[in-house]
Amino acid sequence: MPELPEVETVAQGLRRRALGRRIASVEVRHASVIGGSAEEFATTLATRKLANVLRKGKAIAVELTSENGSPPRFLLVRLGMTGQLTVAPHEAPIELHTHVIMALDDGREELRFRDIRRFGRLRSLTAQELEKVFGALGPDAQRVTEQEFQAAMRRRKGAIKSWLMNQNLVAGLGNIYADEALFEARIHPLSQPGRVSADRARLLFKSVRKVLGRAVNLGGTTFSDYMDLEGRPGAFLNKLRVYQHTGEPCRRCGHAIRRIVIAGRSSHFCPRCQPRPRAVAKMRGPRKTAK
DNA sequence: GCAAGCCTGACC
DNA sequence: GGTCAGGCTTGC
Repeated sequence: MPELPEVETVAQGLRRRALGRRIASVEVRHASVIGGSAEEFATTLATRKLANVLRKGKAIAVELTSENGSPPRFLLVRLGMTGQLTVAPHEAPIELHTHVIMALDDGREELRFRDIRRFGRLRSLTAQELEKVFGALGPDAQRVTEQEFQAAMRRRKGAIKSWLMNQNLVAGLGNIYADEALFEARIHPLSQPGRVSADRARLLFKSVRKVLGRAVNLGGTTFSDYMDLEGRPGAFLNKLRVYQHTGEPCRRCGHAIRRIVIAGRSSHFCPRCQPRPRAVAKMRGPRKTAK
């Protein structure tokens, strides 16, 4: 499940393996993964050079320059849940669910986009369009300042777990790292952001940084599908403390990890280390979403 | 039947 | 405007 650390790892792979290379041709095998027209996607990207790799939250934008002096375009990559970007030799067998193939340079290597569940998207954007997409996202979770972070929490109601996952406020966290950061900061996932003390908010800010930084260093988390550009899994899986550890003893206190559903997403936490705030206790427990 | 990111749309 | 449910998609 690509969140910031997995997406950053892919971005680093792109910088290492694809920067400076030219897209010789673009083949769209399954048009539904292209936001907009597949023909336009292919024609606007072909013959351009990969000049720069940007990332904000879970979105990657590759700046593509043209030799004829026309304005740059941006390849926006959203991996969704199961999206994979790989550089492969032309003769490597094309795996099932490979939706887009971009031949690089002389065509001996290709940049391939594969996505089993097709929640991911590739788009070809102008600079203005990219600005709009990036502008809608909150500050990147690795670059957000403590002041911005705390300001974004102010007066917010609802569960802090949902707040952490809202990309318009702080961009980059998904279900895994939201649970891990809340555990690290000892905050109950149903706490209201606006009611968390300044000290605790500061701790959460630091925990987000800490968890993401460690995960980036280990190349992210791989459950099943996530792979980096070279096809390697991430190594953060066995560093997870609460995510998908329901019923197992907490690594800090030994109490069994609990799982509840918040806004349709499973949330894992230690009931002892992350005590329920009083305001939430009045609500008679987590709202169970009928499934 | 369930997981997930992201978008749309309904509700207050 | 904020908050949340629903739907997309496929493999287990």
